[in-house]
Amino acid sequence: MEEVLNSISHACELAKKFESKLLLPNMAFSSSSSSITNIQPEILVSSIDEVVKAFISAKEKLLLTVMNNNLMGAASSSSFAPLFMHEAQQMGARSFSIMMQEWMKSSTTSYAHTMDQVMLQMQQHHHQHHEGQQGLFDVRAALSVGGMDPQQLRNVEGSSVEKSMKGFEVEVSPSRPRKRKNDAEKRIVNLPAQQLGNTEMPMEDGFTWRKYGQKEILGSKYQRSYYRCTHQKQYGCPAKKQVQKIENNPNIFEVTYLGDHTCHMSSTAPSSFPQQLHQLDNINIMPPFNPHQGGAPTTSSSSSSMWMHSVSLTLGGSSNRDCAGPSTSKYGGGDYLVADMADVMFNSGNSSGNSMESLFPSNDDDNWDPNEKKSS
DNA sequence: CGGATTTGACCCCT
DNA sequence: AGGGGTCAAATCCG
Repeated sequence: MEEVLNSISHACELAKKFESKLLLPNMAFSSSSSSITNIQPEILVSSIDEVVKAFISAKEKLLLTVMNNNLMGAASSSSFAPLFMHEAQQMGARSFSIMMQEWMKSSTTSYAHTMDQVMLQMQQHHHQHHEGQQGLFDVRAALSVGGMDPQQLRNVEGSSVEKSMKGFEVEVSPSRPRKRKNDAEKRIVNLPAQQLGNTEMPMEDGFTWRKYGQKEILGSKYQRSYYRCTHQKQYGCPAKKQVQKIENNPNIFEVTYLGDHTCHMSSTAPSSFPQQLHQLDNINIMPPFNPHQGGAPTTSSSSSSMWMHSVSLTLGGSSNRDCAGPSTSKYGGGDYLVADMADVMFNSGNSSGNSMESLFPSNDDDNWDPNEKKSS
């Protein structure tokens, strides 16, 4: 963590230095005038570059630290996910893939859980925001975009990654919103079973649920379980879900979500990770670092600088909180900051086509632009 | 002891 | 009538 702080303050120092040179007459930028218009643009550019790089590096170290401290191992620790999603959104699929690789290389413990969290949230996002579209979530395509060999990936961590990947290759059923009596809209998602612990449950989705029923379903081998949001009582949150094993693949669950979570709207709602990151002036170095998991990563922060393409000073940017947060439930707390990354990673309506092509239309350049989405 | 789960009964809709 | 969804008392569990 100390290394992170040093990097941040180093970047700030550079920025200050830059500012002072801009403001002071007769300094490095121009020998004749203090007017900014007279400053040689190339010098300006390289100075800005220097500052930007310093911030990028600091941010990268910060994220790596969070990622390693906060996510590894602990099945309930999903508080990194929103931050990760935010970054993924800014990076684009290619950089996302590269980042995953860098992280896998640098990490000695299991990364499967991260994959699960991120992928799951993306899949959910797809359902929330692209209702009715059919799509296939192809993790392998996304990862191999950045040069990672999918076969290799499968073998690295053994079956858990493989399992979760298989789960995400399941086709997303096009949901047909049927108006029910309470007008709740249905979203159906196929999820793989949990890798750790209870495999009779689908993997966590970051929400906390309370089971309120279970039923035999006619013509189905498996029972259906009924869950409602844990905070239904406290905050009147109407979200529900139904979970049922799929007939021909008991490792996959069909999860039907009904109603949206409203518990995060309450001012007294359970809060968690990203709220501190709304604005720069709120930065108060991070909440949930896990002191039990060692210090900052000792890894190749310089070699991985390729994956941080953006310096976004508006960290966070959303105050979304879900019905997660501190909870006694066995579901981990977690935030759900959706990313438009899913847009890139879903190719609509074509389950057999080459998803690489739709991910990255063959351009010679890298095709990333951190601001592209925001400005459109 | 309080919150979560289990499970048979009950309700509602088709 | 019967299937699916929910209730709520009993039970479990940390």
